[in-house]
Amino acid sequence: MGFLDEVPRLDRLIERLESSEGLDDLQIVIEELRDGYSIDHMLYHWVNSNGDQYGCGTYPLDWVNRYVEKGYLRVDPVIIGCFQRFHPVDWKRLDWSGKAARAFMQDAINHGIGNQGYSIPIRGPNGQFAHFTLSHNCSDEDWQEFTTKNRRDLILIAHSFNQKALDFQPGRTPEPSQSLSPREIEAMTLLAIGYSRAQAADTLSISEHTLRVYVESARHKLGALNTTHAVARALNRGLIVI
Amino acid sequence: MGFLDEVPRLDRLIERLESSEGLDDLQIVIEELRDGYSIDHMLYHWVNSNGDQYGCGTYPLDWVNRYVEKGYLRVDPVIIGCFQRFHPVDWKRLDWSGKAARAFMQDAINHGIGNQGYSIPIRGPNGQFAHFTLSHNCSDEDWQEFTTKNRRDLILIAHSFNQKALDFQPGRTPEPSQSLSPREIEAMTLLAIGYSRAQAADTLSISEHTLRVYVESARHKLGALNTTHAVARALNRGLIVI
DNA sequence: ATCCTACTCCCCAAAAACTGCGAGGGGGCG
DNA sequence: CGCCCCCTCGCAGTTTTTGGGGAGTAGGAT
Repeated sequence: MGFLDEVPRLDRLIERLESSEGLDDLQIVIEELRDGYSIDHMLYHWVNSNGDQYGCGTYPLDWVNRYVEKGYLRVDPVIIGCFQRFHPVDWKRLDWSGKAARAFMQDAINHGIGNQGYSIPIRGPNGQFAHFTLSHNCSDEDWQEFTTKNRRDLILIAHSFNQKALDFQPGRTPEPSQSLSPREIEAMTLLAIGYSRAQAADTLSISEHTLRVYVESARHKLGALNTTHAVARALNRGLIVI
Repeated sequence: MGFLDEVPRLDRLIERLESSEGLDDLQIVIEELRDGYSIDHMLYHWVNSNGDQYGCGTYPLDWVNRYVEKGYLRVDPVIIGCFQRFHPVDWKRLDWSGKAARAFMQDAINHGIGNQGYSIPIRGPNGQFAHFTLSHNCSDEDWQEFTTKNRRDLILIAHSFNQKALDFQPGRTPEPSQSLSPREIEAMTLLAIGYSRAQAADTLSISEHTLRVYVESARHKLGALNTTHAVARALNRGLIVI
């Protein structure tokens, strides 16, 4: 039975997923999911804000190692594309125009990754990001049919999988950082959108000295080395939004 | 037939949702969804980065107006809670301890919002955020049963609804920006993690002058007013990750 | 083959940010 | 009531960043 005919029962898959009891178990689950859909590969890949990664899936081990060693995280169009997208995306719709991207794809195919792929971005607070990816070797038409048919189920599986993975790795959700006071938030937000200290102070109708106090205070709370760093951290932690 | 017995067919709901053809249509769809589940209220609520809001749902109009006027966005535990959470959440698990939060809840109930609620956070790139919320008036046990039974379907509906809402409001998704060169990315990343220009230049083993060229170049590409702004934009657009 | 982009280096003066200090009023919470 | 946090304002000297300029090499794209 080919991967186009196979339509596993969603509730059974989800039940199996939700009954998993640890990270090792998730590895088994994802292999079962892969087999259930009769495709080549399935992957859950978490990317931490600082570039740390956690993954589990059916990609060949040497490819995973190569990926990490080569720093492909910064090249991989799947990561880049998913990161700035809302919705699941077929790999064909990603940007493969760069030289590095094409070299990466060739390298991936050489390591047994399929020519087709479908990736579902998953997000959490503070820019936390993961993606759930399927890969296979087949024609464009077949892949189109497969993804169209299974899209909904896959979205649900992706989110359930992410939930489970998070449950088992509580450390990945950073402790909520010290929050900023309303004035500090306003000050940092204005700086983040390009205002100089003088402009920001003017906008808030306070003296520049006062504004500086806020920025300093925020900087200390955030453990930042300078204003730019503080703004970056505040953005990263979702304390301010621009 | 009560809301506990009613289990609408998911595929029909999604089909109806995906066949919608505009924002007005979505309003009708969400009313149909609400009726389909036989609950009091259903709401899709988008919160823009700058505090702008877009919503559609079955909340009473005077409550919606009051919500906007009173600036409840900054008080609403549903917003605050969903914003820092990964997964769907029952309103009972939110933090209602603050004085403002309790006053808000009382006000909401007075305006016909149910005592029970379930909210699904939805996220996009750049901290974009929405939530899909159900509300009803019933006992804790009944609500527990309802949410447990329909959780999966609701997650899928929430994401599909968000996708549709985005399709109809293309302005909400910012156009992808010009990408940065590798050196520019390195430079901006180092600045974003707190390095001074001198330190960053040293780290990259280039002169500070050269580093400045990168930063300037990145700033121009990003249309940023200064370095801090450029770093903020680069982070926001996912061009750099810290 | 040619053009364009990325990468590297240099100068200089003005503007802005950083560091660290001190000080008082208001509000919430135990 | 006292404590702590938030908001507001001030001074001053040092360091850093920020505006533009120009100029050469190398490699990829058309």
